[in-house]
Amino acid sequence: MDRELLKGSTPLLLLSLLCEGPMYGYQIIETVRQRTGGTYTLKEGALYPALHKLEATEFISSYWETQENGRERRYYSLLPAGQAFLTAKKKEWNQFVDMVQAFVGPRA
Amino acid sequence: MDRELLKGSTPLLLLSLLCEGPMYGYQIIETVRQRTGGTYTLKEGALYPALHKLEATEFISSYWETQENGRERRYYSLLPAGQAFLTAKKKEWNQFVDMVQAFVGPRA
DNA sequence: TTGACGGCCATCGTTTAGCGAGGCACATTG
DNA sequence: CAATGTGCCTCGCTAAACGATGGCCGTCAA
Repeated sequence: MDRELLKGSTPLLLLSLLCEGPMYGYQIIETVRQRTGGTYTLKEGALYPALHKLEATEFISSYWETQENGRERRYYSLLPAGQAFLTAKKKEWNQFVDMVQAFVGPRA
Repeated sequence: MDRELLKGSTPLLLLSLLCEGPMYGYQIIETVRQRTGGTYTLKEGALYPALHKLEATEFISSYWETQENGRERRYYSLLPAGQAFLTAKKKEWNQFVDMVQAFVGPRA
């Protein structure tokens, strides 16, 4: 998968995932990897900065949770503003796809 | 339209357009602007470098053509290698869309 | 005749996302 | 004890698109 194509889709992906419930970083990476059958492996260097940025803009929030074995995990959850932003992003995504499709032509 | 989303889609767009026949830079910009109803204005700073790169990799070729009024235009046309590349790019594009769609959910 | 406008090419510096590599810490397993 | 896996993170680099800018030339109105 071309890296350049992915650019800009990360926030949409993250917001969409968190819409299903709170998740922590490592879990997000694994989930994406598994759901795409290994096609797409979200990189840590892309994930964490994106997550922090989303948190800084108040679209998501985070909290630490201690597991039974004593280890910590940082969970992220969607905030109402993030929910709204996701809706807008989805719309934008659909427009974008339609736009490109108009030039590329319908799917084979 | 979010600029980040566009990243990486430019070569696909250009190749798709040139697949319909030779075009020159300014014409490409106008065509995109008109077909998208003004939603997307391809910028010169994105177009020309992209075109030159595509030419450097032998996916397209260019030739100057003189108009009746004596002015010159640089036309770009798709080469066989570019045709093949376009096919591959289209496939990749479809995979990408499917991937994102899988997380975002089906279209409203 | 001069000046504004539009067609047409192009480059340059900046921004920004993602990448790859690296680092740190702790748990489990062999 | 060592290796592997879980889990967080940052940093320097690459590369695409942006915005600004510049130049050239034709046309048409003032």
